[in-house]
Amino acid sequence: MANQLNQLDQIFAALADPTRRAIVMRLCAGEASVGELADPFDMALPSFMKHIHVLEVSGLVQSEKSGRVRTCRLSPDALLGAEDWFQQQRAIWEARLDRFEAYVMKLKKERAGAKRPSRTTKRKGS
Amino acid sequence: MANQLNQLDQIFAALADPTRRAIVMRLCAGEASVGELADPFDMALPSFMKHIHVLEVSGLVQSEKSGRVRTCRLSPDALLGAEDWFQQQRAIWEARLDRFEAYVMKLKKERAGAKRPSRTTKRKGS
DNA sequence: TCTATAGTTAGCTTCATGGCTAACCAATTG
DNA sequence: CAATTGGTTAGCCATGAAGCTAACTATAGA
Repeated sequence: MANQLNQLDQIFAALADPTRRAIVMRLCAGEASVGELADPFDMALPSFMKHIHVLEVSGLVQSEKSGRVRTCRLSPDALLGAEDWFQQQRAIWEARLDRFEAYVMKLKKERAGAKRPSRTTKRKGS
Repeated sequence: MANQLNQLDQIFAALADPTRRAIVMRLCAGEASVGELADPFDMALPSFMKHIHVLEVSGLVQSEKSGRVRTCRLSPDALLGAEDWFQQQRAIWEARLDRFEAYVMKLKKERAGAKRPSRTTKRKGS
């Protein structure tokens, strides 16, 4: 569980780098070798490999070596885990907005009630 | 546009830290002063303020000072921006899965057609 | 077997991050 | 006005991240 949270640290940290986001985007379209992945980047291979390693440690990417070529693939579960975090926050945020709106509505009603001698009966809004 | 991408860098980097994620989660529930936000953390104020600053630069949080108290609130747009990134990746991923599945289906059909005269229909496993 | 290819390891720089203390405003409050 | 509170600025330190080169391993191909 604390492990899970730590995983979130690593996933977000991994995605904070544009090179690594590009790798993830590339892998969304299908698996690829390290060489293929590295090709578009103007970067020494060892530097590039560090990015791959960060992605693997975060759990976003898995790889396996066969012969002398290492093939990388996306592991979609980790991506979903991070997406979940956003959805949870959004849910809390939206619940708050609902409460806020309800509060504003109540204020409005009270104010209206206090100011005027209730000329017409107020209906509840939406 | 490149600006937007840079924004993503900063948003993910901001969320990579558990303290800052906790701040964001706290702010989902409503605005708060720096002091209130800092209270649960065993950390010197200047250190804490750095986190607030990172969140502000990323666009996740806005704040305004009135009197001697600074009030922070979440700016949900930035959160949504990051969430969008995930959804786009997922869309690409799922499209690929669909293509892959279609490919496997085609293979199966060809193989079945070639090997056997189609004895029983296979049920989908779980 | 020799050579070229695909990664890997080791080690080095440079800069960013996350933490601290100490000293410093500037509003409130007594 | 004096003291407290809430935040800010400045500056220091340790660690880690991102890049590089050089040298190495191990497989594939000629």
